[in-house]
Amino acid sequence: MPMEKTFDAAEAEQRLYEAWEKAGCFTAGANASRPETFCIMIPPPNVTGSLHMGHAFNNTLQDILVRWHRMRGFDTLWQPGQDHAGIATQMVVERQLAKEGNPGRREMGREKFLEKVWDWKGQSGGTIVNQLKRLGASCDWSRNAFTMSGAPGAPEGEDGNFHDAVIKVFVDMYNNGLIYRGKRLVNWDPHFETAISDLEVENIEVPGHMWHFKYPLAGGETYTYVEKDENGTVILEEERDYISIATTRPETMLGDGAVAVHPSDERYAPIVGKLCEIPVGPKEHRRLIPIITDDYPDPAFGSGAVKITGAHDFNDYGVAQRNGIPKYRLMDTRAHLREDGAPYADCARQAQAILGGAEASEAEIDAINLVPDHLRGLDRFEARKRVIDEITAEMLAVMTRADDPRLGKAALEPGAEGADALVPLVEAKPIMQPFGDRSKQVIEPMLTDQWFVDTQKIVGPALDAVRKGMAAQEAGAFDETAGYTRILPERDAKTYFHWLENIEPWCISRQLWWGHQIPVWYGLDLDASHFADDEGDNALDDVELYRLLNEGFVQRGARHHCAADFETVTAQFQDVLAGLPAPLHAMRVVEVSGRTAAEEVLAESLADYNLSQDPTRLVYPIWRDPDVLDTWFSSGLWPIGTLGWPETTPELAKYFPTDVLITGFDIIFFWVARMMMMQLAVVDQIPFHTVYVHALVRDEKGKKMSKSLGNVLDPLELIDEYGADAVRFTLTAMAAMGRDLKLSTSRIAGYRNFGTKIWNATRFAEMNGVFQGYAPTGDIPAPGETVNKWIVGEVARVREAVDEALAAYRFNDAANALYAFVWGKVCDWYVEFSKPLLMDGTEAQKAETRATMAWVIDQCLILLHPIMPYITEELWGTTADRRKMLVHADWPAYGVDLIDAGADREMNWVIALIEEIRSARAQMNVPAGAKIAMLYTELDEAGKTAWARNEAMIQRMARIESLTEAKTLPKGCVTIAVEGGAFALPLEGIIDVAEEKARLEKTLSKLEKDLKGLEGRLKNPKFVESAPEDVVEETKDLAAAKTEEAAKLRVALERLAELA
RNA sequence: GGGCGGUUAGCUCAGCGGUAGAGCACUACGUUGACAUCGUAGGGGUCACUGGUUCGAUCCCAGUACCGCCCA
Repeated sequence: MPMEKTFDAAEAEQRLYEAWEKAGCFTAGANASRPETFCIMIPPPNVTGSLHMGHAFNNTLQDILVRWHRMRGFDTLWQPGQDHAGIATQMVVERQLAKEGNPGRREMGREKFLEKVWDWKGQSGGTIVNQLKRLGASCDWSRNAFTMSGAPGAPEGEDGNFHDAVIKVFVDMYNNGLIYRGKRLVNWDPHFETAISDLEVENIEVPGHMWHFKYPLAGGETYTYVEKDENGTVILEEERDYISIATTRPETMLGDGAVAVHPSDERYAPIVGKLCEIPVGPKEHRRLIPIITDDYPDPAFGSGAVKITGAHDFNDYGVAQRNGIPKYRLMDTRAHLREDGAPYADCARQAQAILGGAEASEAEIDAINLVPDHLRGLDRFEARKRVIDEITAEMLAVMTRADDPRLGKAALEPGAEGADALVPLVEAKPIMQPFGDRSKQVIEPMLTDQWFVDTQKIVGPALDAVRKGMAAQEAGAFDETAGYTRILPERDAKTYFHWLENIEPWCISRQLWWGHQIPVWYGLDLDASHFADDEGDNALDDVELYRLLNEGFVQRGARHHCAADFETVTAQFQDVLAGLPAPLHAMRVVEVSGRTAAEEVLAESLADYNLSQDPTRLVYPIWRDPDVLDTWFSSGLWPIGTLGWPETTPELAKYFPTDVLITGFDIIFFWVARMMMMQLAVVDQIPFHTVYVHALVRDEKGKKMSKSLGNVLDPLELIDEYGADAVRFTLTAMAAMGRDLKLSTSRIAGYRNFGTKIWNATRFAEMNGVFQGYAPTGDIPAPGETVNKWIVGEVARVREAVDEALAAYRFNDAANALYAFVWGKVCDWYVEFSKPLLMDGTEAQKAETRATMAWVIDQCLILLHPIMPYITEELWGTTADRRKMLVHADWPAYGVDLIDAGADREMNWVIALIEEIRSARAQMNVPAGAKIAMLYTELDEAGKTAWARNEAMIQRMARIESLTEAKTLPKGCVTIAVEGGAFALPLEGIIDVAEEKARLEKTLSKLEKDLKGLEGRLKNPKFVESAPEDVVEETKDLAAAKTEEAAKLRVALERLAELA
């Protein structure tokens, strides 16, 4: 039964993938035949996610490397898995609960909610896996990992020890002083009420406003404000009793701690060190703040003076830190203005006292609520309006003419009616605003207590490893086993260095429920060092107990201990308790839900003791930190965690450190750098020796694909339409290192056609008996026919090119080399050349050609398989009974020694001759079907041999009837000049003399132009002296060949002239 | 404002010291016993600009212009 005309991808893909999986083709170590291992860790997609173009690209490249190594016999593991995507997953589940009319997360409670999340994970966690399978990804799915596996509450089937690994690392790092708790500014998402990472913040330029306000100097003081232009000429001089401030966020004025100017700014020199008044809030409690100097303010921007709100702006935070300015928090977790704490009057007084030099702890400052009573509880944007209105009403806004262009759309036409009226200066200008990428809310920088990794302490080895790796790479001496890491392309190593050299502490706590809960427990502070029992008997009476409770436990903060489980942490608390006076030294540690509960339980316990005097009933309540760890903290452990660490599994021993990480440039900071730091900190080894960083897949116009733009290409739809192979080949062919790829469907269609091409070449072979009784031996054919010798050499050439390209991660070079070979060499020439042999040859010729063609097609399938796995596997199965599937076929190792130089030269001559004849015919409008005679006036020995051996092919492909020698050419000939030969097509009657003349002249003029350049070089003695010898030789040969060809054309032109 | 990158055929992009390439698109011809998801032939480029290094520059260096991306 003849083959179909095209490959039915939709029908075959699933069948083939199932066959691979069923045969265990992808399991770790499958097809291994040598000791070397090759391991790639998949960048874990979100468990909530679905396949987008970036995944398709990323995983195609990984699959190519994996399949290539597996076929070469490496002990190969492609480790798949997903991460739990804390915020995204929690959001999806909450939305779903709301949609189904269920109670919300908080009503439901943590445990119940997490059950729902696990349920949901069970239902849809497999989506991305199935999508990766459709792409053809040859991961070892039996090892599929998940960053939450083994967490408390994980259902059956979600075991595994990733959770243990994460917790162990936290505890170890904590014990080594690498993790600490602190109050720092973080990105706060008011919708999800959690800290989020920089990665989850999108800075978007939006139309915004900049308000200009006057901060009056304390006590009505005045100074002379002088403004000069760049030449030093005074352009403004006036007495002022205020300093002018510009802000895009007026509501944060309430928390200002200072006004800063640049030390070099002469305009404000007279008032530096003085106090000014924040122009908002009740008049009687206006807060005064100092005017300070700092390098941060840009004298050229706005007024040059910057208000400093340390608790709500990242730059201000730095200024406040440097200058000891208190950082007053204004908002609650929903970004509403605070309602807690003492009345405003008290708080303002406290703040003023601090300004006057009063000591205050971080916690005490945080307790101060500087929101005026009437603004408390307002949403931040509502509060902004109110603040603006109040300041404006008080005439403390900076004013300008109503036609000031800075007002933007609100400005009147210049000179229009009312243009000279004064209005508040509110500049309309684009501002960069941070948005939560999930919540789409404006992110609020917020001063909160969080857990941090002290990255400064672990960054060194991560920097060193890549510095060494890049140095080796540059020196061309890269060694995969040397324990260093290179980043390709080099540019991305710069990004890595830049980020790590300026690294900030890493905030790893998230105020979420879905994630690894931080293994830290808190207890009320029992430090009794300041406490003296009245009798000095080291035992407490009731009065002392009460005092200790009231003054100590409750007033003071909490203490915490870190351990992997409650038992261990209990022991740690008990060690501390043991130092307390009796009866407290033997309190039983119990777990409660939080601090409030702890205070209650402790009070109850003491009250109970009061009555019972039974010390065994005394309990000491502790509560666990409710926060979870940043998802990146767990995915930072991906390389060791997926291999079973902290257990010493055989996989860990075998595959770690892994080999290559393939990932997008957008997560170099967030993931690559962190994996480097974490692996080095935890197991003191690099996680991989090579990081290949690829760019973004954009739409065909170069726009980033986004749902809101509607320009998203869905890889699954593309696979449906064109087949996975076409999508994969397209992505591969466009994967030039470090460049974005702009994807268009016409390109994919083009590569789908490529698949059809190889399909039909195979179909031709099959129809001509090439595979009849074909029993592949793996032996390289040693044919006698020139054309067969030639194609064997071409196969060897492309094999080297492909291996070289893949070894250098030049995926596009590999794809393009294969495309050019399969289509341009095999289909365009070899198949055509083979026709006379297969159809009219001797039995020996037929047999030899069949054997060669079978081998050639096998090689095409093998070499193409890593890029186009499906169609190649299908053809492999169609054409013969094989010992192994193609996915496990042996990758060839033959080299260019298979090239027969003579055959190569001869076939290139034949091809050139055919092309010349075809070109001449087409230009002379000879009907394509017409068979014509050909003459030659000269033909060297090589040419004669070549003609003799390939006559049938040339005649067939160039539609030539005969070849005869001619001493003189008849009138009306078309001339064809090739190396060592001058041919002519006698076309009297058909030929247009003028056209032939034009054709020859055009060719000749191009030749002459080339010759001029070549000869110019050769005549230059410095060229001959300084250029490499082979370049000079090459130039000479080329010049000679061109001279010869030009001579032939001139003869032809003379002949034409006689004719005319 | 700082950093990184780009500017090569109509489009999308390779190349990178020594004859300017590919795919797609375009034009003409073609049912040649694998393929019209095809074949054959063809048109199309002062390799952004200005200097420099070199025997030789699209390629290396410096500057200019424009366009991206990241970070402020």
